[in-house]
Amino acid sequence: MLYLKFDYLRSMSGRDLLHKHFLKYENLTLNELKKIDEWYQDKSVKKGEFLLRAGEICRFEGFVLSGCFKVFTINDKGEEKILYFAISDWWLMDTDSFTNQIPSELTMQAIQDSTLLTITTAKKEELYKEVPKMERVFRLMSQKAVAAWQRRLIRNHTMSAEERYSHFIESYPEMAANLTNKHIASYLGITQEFVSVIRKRRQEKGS
Amino acid sequence: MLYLKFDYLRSMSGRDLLHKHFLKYENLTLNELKKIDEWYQDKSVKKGEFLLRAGEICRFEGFVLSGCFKVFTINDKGEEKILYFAISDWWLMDTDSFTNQIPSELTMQAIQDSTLLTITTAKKEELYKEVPKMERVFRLMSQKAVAAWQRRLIRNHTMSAEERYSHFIESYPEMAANLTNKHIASYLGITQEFVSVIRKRRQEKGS
DNA sequence: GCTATTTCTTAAACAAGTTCAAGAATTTTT
DNA sequence: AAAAATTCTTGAACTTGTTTAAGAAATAGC
Repeated sequence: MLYLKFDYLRSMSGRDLLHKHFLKYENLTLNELKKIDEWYQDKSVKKGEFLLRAGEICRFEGFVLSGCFKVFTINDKGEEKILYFAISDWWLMDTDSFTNQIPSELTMQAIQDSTLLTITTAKKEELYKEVPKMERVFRLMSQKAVAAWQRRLIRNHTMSAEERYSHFIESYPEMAANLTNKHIASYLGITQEFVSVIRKRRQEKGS
Repeated sequence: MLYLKFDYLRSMSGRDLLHKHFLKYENLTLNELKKIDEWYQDKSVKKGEFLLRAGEICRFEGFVLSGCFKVFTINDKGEEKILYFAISDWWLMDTDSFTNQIPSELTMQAIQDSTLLTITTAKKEELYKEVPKMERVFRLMSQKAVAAWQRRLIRNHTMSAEERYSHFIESYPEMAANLTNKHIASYLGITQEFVSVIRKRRQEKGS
């Protein structure tokens, strides 16, 4: 009984997070939010589990509630290049693969025990039909994402590795806190060894 | 009279290009397309003219019909970093500044005499209201753009400057044909001098 | 059509970041 | 709690791309 109540509460707070997220973009009625809830499904995954592997077709879109995922590409040598990390309140999706049902170039893996809400391609289409406002919500979300990717590219072209490292851990402290240097290196597009050098330099400066 | 007819034809083909562009994303009726046309305005600019300067609020969205634009940031030393080029059938927009009416970080300048269709922020909102399908059109467009920016970032992290140069001129030959080395260098995030070195290397290989 | 300006090329010295290697520290597995 | 695996650090040699400079080629302005 206690377990049930606890589980219920935890589940609710996940939905609340999703509602709050959507309400940033558009005024949705309680009724619409309730309808939206029905399309999303709870899921929990263990550290190390894959949500999607390159080559598969992405049949879901995920909204992270807790934990952390890495989204990356793998080259011929088996090396990972991390595109982004997804923690609470972030989306996990390969838009291209999900929207057009084509094989994904991306791999998604939990790097901590995690929980998320998911929706399938088919249900997402139904959602747009049932709650047309969601077209607008996701349009605004995507447009914001475009701007963010553009800024990241500019940072890559204008900042040194050390500046990018500092920018990352200052902009996303809670994300950085749980990541290994190897992960951060891969995300920044530099080597693990050079991250070590950067960290040492920063320590010397700081003291 | 001849002039008028010619101008009329040129104008029509611009609208046709816009229609074709939208129809890639959603089935729009002739009626809807006709309505859409009314919101867009023709504009032509001379080489060197600015459509937007960093710090200004972006009050328009542009669809390029002919010519070429560069979209870039300027750092404290006055150096340009080109984010992208826009030729025929490409969009010119600072989504963040346009959607949220905040000062832009980007500058947009014609690098050839160009023509385009433009729409203001207010009219764009009316357009969404009058033709709700356009929410979907721009959602799909933005999602596609996100995937493209992600791929560009990955290329920057995985390819050498020479590979990126080759990829660019092979992927966008008509764009590259009219660009200076300086422009391409800025777009790729390398120096003009190194582009010269790359070109020489490629010539030697090729012969 | 000539001048001024910008762009392009080349080379040498330099800086930023990589690679390779090996030992220390941490985390994971059993 | 020990063993195994992964991650982190450090340093030396190396590669990729930058900076500076100066002359050649191409463009733009008048």
